[in-house]
Amino acid sequence: MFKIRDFSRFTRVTMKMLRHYDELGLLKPVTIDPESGYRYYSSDQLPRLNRIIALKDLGFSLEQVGRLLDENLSGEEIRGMFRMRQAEIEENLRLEQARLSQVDTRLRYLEQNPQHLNFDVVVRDVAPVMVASIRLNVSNEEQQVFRLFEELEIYVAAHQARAYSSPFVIYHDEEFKEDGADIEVAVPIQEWIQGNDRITVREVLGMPGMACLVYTGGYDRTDEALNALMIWIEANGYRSCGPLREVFLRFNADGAQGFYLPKAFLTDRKELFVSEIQLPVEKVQGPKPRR
Amino acid sequence: MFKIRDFSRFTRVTMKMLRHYDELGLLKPVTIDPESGYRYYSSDQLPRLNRIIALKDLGFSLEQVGRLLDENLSGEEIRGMFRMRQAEIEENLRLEQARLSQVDTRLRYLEQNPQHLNFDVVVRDVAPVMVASIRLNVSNEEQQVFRLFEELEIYVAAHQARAYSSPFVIYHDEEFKEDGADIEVAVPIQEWIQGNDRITVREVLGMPGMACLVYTGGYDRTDEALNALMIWIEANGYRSCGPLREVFLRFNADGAQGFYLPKAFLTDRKELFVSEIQLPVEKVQGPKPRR
DNA sequence: TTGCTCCTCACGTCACGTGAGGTGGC
DNA sequence: TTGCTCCTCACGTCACGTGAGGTGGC
Repeated sequence: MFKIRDFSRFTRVTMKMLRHYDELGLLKPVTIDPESGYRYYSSDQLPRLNRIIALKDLGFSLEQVGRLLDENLSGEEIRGMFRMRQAEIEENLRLEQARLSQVDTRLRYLEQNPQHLNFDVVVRDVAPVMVASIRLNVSNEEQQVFRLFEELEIYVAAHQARAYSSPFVIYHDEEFKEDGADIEVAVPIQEWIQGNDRITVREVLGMPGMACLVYTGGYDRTDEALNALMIWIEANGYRSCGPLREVFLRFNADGAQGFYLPKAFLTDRKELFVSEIQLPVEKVQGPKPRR
Repeated sequence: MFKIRDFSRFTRVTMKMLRHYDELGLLKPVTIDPESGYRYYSSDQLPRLNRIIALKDLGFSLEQVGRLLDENLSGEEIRGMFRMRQAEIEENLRLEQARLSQVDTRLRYLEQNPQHLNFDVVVRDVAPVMVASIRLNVSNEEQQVFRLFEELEIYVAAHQARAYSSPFVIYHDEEFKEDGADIEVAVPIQEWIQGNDRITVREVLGMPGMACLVYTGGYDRTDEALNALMIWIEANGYRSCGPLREVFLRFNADGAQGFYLPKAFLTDRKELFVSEIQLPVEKVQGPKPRR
């Protein structure tokens, strides 16, 4: 049996961690001296400790680790989880890389003088439109939005109801939340059709006075467009009064306005994409704020 | 000017984060209504907020972000930091990947029955030896140990003092610490030579009764060897009484016992490496603990 | 006996999230 | 006026790290 210091030294786990795992019930010492409270560990506990460290390293919380240990999984099952988890982690790494190169964009374009962004903002009325839509909370926006559009286009095509105008997204959140956005993905239709448990058919209200801004490029350019829109709103004495929409005007790799979204939507030549953000605005009452 | 909710919505930064950055002094609203305490933000603040988010996304703490903003770096400088940071992150990802594949090893070998590990432990006396050594705290063990060995071998070779026995590492830590190990990297020499401000020349004491265990493979096998050693110690009624040593018996890619470490030490054919861990032990007094 | 090892609180970390409870704004 | 927006505490999160202050072990 080992006192905590040696057990720590040989397993490369800090003493504090061992005490913490004891406290959580993850790894109880085989013996605790009732007089002194000293913890004694045995080499019999190495497999369990190794499992704990391995699962923790895979990114599970200690609570999850505890549950996994309780389920008494076979080594094969754990290694299956390991492989799943590894795939997840690799996916995250790819996203991370993408996010990082966005950081570069952000610095290059937004940092010094956003005035150079050459966006034209116009205020115009937007007509009401009948749509088939799905509204839900999404976390990984771009990917999920793509799948939802696909689902809607297939459904609408099956009913031969597609209207000849662009699909769009409504951002219903009134503020930004880290853990996912309340999004409605909408495809215009010509006439009323039956919805189902996922798909709602409804009329999206028209809006008098939407500030509209067309921009080119992929999803990562949306932030820039939004910044430009903010500058315009402030400079012209408006304020927002409703949810933001993002209209996908051109999104096929070949530059045609397609109604079915190929994979190319996500991967190929995003610089050809054309989108428009639309924000309901109203004039600020009273004197325009001084600058 | 924007109230906090709209500013949050358009910048994709939560309201709580904006309040937090205000509190830290990272991003003060341009105006705070003295009556209501309402925060008002301007689009003039977008460049600063974009910088904050970009730097945060690069992995800097908010305190560091604050300092970086105060230094009023040019966009070019920040992008230079960005590239450095990206290289760092990529390095971390590689380490992460390596660690992950170790997890698989850990599960495969250590999890169910460590008894199958076919290590032979012998207790023997280890003679004293004169060495040139460097002792310091290292965090990234494998990499740093390699460089230290290289430095020592070059120094010793310049003095033509190399003894014909294997280099080794002494782990002086009595417990494990996350943030770096107190390590002494030692190269045996034939006779006393002058040290310098980094390199100490000293005699490493001999040890009566060291439990020794030879194993093959790279650094990632050390944990396995240590586990096997723990099992042996417990089963045979010993206990440790001194710092652990790790002796590098064979570490060149060609299988020769070289005194200069090529890059191959780190990358090539680690399965050919042979090492020995040595731990001073003593018999436990009194009755052997029952199992 | 002395110092050494181990113990148990208790608080700190970091960047916010999550209510509670309250007031100004339109 | 009513509800709505925003406010300020204050505590929680997660996996420990870091002392403070104290006792058993050899």
